[in-house]
Amino acid sequence: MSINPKREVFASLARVGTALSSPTRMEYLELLAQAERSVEQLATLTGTTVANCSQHLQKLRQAGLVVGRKEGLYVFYRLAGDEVVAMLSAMSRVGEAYVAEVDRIVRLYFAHKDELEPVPARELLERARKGLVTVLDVRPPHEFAAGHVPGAINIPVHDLEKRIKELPKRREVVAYCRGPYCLMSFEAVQKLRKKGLRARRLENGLPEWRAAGLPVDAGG
Amino acid sequence: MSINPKREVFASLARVGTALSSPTRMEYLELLAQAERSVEQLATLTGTTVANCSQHLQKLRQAGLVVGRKEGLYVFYRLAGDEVVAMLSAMSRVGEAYVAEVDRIVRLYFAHKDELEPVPARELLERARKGLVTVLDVRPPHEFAAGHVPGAINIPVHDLEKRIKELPKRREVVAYCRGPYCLMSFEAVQKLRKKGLRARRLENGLPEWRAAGLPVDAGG
DNA sequence: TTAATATTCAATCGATCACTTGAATACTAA
DNA sequence: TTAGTATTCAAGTGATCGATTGAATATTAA
Repeated sequence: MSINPKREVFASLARVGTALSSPTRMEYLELLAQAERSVEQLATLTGTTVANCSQHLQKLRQAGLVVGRKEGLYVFYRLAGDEVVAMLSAMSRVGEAYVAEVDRIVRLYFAHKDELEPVPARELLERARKGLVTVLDVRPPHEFAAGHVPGAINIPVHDLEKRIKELPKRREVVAYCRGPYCLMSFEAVQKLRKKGLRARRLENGLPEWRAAGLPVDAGG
Repeated sequence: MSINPKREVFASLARVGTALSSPTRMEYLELLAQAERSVEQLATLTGTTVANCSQHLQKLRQAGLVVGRKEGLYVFYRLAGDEVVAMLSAMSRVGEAYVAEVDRIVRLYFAHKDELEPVPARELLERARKGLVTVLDVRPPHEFAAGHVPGAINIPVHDLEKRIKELPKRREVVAYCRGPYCLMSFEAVQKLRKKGLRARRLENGLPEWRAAGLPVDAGG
């Protein structure tokens, strides 16, 4: 059949690469890493047409990165597994290390990344178990319900000001969101500090937390 | 300047994805992970024309995955860093887990992967330090010289039969090559066993060994 | 300076890609 | 069955990609 199995494997892996070669699809993957979504939901969230979204999803499916589940009229897509999150993280590390453009944007818009003293995942787990911090999930409720850090409180970042009383005043707050390129936890920390609370960011979002094998609760 | 930094980052990461969307470039990356190479060397090793090879290399360079070093008439390219190897490993894990085609090929041609009882890297490091195994690098001498497992013996797989006497008879041999999709160490183990030696494979190649932070010797 | 060599550039062609548009399919509820 | 909705399919367009070819550039040696 084949003379060179290595090249066959590379051909298949190149299809995975092709799936990762579109900014739109990267955004889909970030969203699907939070929770499963129907085609229309994804299209609405990203501002694309349904037909175009469907086509992108099929490319991702053919590459093995997402799987679909049909339920009645709807088809719900989700990431194939945590390995996909790990792969995206590895791509991010390459980008931040070697792509000048990525470094530039991160320095410009995520400058607070270091200033805000991000909390490593395992450190947060320990301190949360000891009751030393309040864990705050600032994503939309649907994504919170699909999986969140055990014990976390869900207040979407846009509701934060009016619902800030729900947070204990003295304990430090650690906020997290969708991932390293999601601005919601940055905004949240700024708002919390402005109100006089001690607040920091989790170093990454929930998908990376889950991919690291840390505990995740669902529902709520 | 920009309204959505996330999309800008994804746009840059998509360029990395584009660089990974060609089987030819995947092969270049595997070779450059072993040792730096000139354009012509790479072209010869992969059977492409020099002009085509040069164009591919520039795509890889624009994506930040490789860097070039000019020396006289030659330009030597190499991987930008170990993060690139980690990223390729993450892609391989996704492929093996979720792409049926990859799984099929691996089962078909690398079926011995489990039968040959691959040795984990850290286990090899320990056993080599205790002098319990002979470490055998079956790659071409140029790649061996650019970096190898400390204490390894270099016998290219094609010379193995006639140089087999160079190996201690009683000690188990652990062979390694370029990486998980390189057949050389599989061949080597088969040849060694046919000659009555105890032989196994290292689970991965030298690039993964180096990326894991394990010690590497050069020269020789 | 001249000749030789390694690499890159530029122009070209066929194939694929992203996106749009409009129709077809699959499923649900009345 | 019929109407309504979510998704997919199919065709078309402009853009990009991979590879080829031939010329241009940069460096070295005579």
